[in-house]
Amino acid sequence: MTEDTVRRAPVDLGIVDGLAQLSFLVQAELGRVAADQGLSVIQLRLLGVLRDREPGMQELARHLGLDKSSMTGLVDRAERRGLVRRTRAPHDGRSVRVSLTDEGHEAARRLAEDAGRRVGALAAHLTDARRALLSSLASELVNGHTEL
Amino acid sequence: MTEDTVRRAPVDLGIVDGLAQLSFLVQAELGRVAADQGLSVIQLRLLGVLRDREPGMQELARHLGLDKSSMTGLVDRAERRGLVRRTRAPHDGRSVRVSLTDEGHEAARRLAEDAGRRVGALAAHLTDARRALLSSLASELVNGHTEL
DNA sequence: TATTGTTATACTCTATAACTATA
DNA sequence: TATAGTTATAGAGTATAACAATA
Repeated sequence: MTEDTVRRAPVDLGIVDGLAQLSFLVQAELGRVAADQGLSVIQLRLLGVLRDREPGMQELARHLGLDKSSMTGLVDRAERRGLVRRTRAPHDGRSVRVSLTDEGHEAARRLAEDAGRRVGALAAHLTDARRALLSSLASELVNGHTEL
Repeated sequence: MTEDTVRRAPVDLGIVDGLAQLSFLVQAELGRVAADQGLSVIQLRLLGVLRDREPGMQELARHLGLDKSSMTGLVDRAERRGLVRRTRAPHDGRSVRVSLTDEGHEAARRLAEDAGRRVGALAAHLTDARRALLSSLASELVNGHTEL
């Protein structure tokens, strides 16, 4: 009832609420990073994926967990902004490959830099040891559930 | 042959990529939990907030990081689904209070249960000690950046 | 027939600006 | 004037179903 005025030791939310609320916190920060460049989180993610790949639409959709028809619109809008281009795949007349333009690379670089600063700030008050631990635990979860 | 012989050493993504990718992983799981009930992540979050509160629209918008006009639509759609109701606040003719219906409470319970199962599964292969550590670290970040 | 991608359609989510009603 | 909320509008994001082109 008057919880706001009482300074408590940090409450452990439990693993599920902790992960859920942390994910909302990080997503909000990524949303601000993207919004600073006039982009959405999914566009930020798209540019991030394309930094070191040149996938087809289907592969991209699988990677982002979207339907292929959603990819069409996503890539359309990124293309309209001059960030990505479609090129025809050499030996298959059906498929295209999506790649970053120069402008797209520059945007991706800025986004990564800003994300580094702003997401990094979320963990800034941790000790180095605990931050390394969190990094290791996050990687462990991600690696355990990204079996391609 | 045992799994240990084929298991690679996990790659440490670094704190920023680790947190970002973990947030995408958790959000995807929450998306599946919500989709199982025909809902979106933001509706799941709305129901979660309303479980122990009866806030006004403005307060709700602040809590979810949305504009008040976005709240109108969000609550409209939840109301149309029979999950929440608007009631007039007693001493201020301008404001309303949003609360869960019985059906909304039941949906929120199911969502929490499913999220517990599915988000919990993400951390299932951690040792108890490391899971407790992750819970503590997640809580520390959330508590450090959720000044209510 | 199967695969790759697009189109048509409908809905959700979101913000900005203008508005109403109450304080 | 200020605050609480809605409406009008525009755009992004998403999925389903149907389609075209290529393999």
